[in-house]
Amino acid sequence: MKITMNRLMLKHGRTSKKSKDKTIDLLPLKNHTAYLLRLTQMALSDQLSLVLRKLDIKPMQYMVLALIEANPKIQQGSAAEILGIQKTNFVAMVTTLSDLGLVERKAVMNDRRSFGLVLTSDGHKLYKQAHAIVQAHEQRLKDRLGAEIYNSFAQPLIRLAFDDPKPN
Amino acid sequence: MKITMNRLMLKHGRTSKKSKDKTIDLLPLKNHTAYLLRLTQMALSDQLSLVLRKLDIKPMQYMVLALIEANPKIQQGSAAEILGIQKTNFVAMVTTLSDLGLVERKAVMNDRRSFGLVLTSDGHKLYKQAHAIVQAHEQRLKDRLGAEIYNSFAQPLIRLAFDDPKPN
DNA sequence: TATTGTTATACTCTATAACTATA
DNA sequence: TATAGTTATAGAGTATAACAATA
Repeated sequence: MKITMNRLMLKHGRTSKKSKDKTIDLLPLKNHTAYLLRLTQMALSDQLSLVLRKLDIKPMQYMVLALIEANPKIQQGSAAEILGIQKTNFVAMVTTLSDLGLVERKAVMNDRRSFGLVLTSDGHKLYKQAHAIVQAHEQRLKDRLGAEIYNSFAQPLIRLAFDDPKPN
Repeated sequence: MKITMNRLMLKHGRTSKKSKDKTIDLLPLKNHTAYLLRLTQMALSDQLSLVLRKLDIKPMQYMVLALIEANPKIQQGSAAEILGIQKTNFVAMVTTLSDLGLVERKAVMNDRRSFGLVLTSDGHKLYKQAHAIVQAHEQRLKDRLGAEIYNSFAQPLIRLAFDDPKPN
């Protein structure tokens, strides 16, 4: 996104009885996790795009490299699933990374339909550089929030992302 | 998204020395806030879409209604900015809601370029219904996470969404 | 000159159906 | 029959430039 939230007067708390300013009441939105997640995700992904642009890769491409690095020969479909991309849309992504010489589709034993994804040596090199950048970015987040809050922050995200919700 | 994370064997912790299972190591991704935010946002927005489908509105449309409800006569551009949508893409959105008879563009004093957005009576009615649904959904999140975690969860999101990051 | 809303347009991301080759 | 990967395609969502009306 390319939106600057700077010039707006935002009212982050309850309306004070006396205030007659023309600030904007965000409370009804801030009570909605979906809204907060949206804005936060947009902000962080923009920041990541920015720092990764030095290496000419996008945040999502970095995620692919990171996943393959930790799981050599991972199946393409599994990788897509974990990254929250449909396998059908993941094909082009892998092909691009393959064309860039970063990822390789390796044949695998006992199943000639599928293959395992691995990093090339260039892929490893680029991943290391990218990882350093992303880690530094992550550290800045930690500094902004404070270690304690930062640490307690990941837990609910993981729960919400991976645990199935109870049906209504 | 339409991705089921069910059949995958995911390894959420550190690799145990002995384990030779074929589960997938998520650690490198789970250490990245951007990845967690992505998956969480996708999951919650899917759930919201589902419950709001009864009323034939999308999560983003609900957000628009909620913002206008709390800020009658809000400027179109400000609303777009707060919602994380560019003003140019917000035009069609407001027009749709206007065509549905939920939102109205009201002329405003002293500036004939802009106008204020308000809810129609139908808009108010629909908002109330939607709000009840969304609140119930929010309550389910709270139940899943526990009140304490839920409450401490919003704070860092707000910081990350609204505070400007320090430049690198 | 700057700002508000707008149009047109291109680009990226995501969703759906149908195919192939293997199992 | 079912699964892994693929293709083609349509539909959202997002980004950029340029414009008219007004400040």
